[in-house]
Amino acid sequence: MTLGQKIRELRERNQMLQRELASKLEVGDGYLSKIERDQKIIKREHLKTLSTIFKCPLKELEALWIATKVYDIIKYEETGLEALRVAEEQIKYNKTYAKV
Amino acid sequence: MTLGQKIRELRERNQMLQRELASKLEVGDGYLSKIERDQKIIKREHLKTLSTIFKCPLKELEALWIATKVYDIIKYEETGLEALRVAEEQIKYNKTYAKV
DNA sequence: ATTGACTTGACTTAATTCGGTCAAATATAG
DNA sequence: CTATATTTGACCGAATTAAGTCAAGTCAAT
Repeated sequence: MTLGQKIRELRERNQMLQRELASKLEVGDGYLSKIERDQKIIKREHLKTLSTIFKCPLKELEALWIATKVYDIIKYEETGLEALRVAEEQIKYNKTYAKV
Repeated sequence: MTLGQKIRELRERNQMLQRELASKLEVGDGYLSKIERDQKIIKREHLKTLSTIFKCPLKELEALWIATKVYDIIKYEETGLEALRVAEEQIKYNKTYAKV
């Protein structure tokens, strides 16, 4: 599940048109279309609005938002999955020995 | 292990000064210092040079390079680890149903 | 206290990404 | 065929990041 898919799902479940949701977010509908197709990534602040409109936990949207950014980096990389594991190691290591 | 740590390790194992390695890479030594401390991220092409100089597999350096980029995104995120898992899911999904 | 190796902070310029818009093209439904 | 919804490509200015440099500062050993 990508962020775009999630947004589309939420919108459709609420029988809302792209035009309607776009106007609530104060963006053009062409832009929203791209967001739902993960061709563009939404501004982070918009997540709050989405969370309110659809009564969806903000944390969940944020995790998807970050994941999309990460995915954009590794999607064309052969060593993508390995890199993910290394990054995970790094974050775990740094949690343990966090420099205050 | 971060990319910076790796580079330092390789350099020291070869008893090379920052100044020497920097000149091989054709950058200033102040810059190399930052790279070894992961304050800056090296240009991707430099990895080839490093791989040649130190006889170190390019793939390994590349995985570290990508991991550092990913880590930069998630390091301050509460949901960082969860986001990694979501991204992993996305890449796996997309490998399976890859649109040619 | 001088040297040599390294670190740091402030700065710069060029390139890239962000956050969109708009009009034309394409489904889809009636 | 017409209307409505969505998608796409080209484009845009603003903001951010990349890729460094340089000089001053630190730190250890002599």
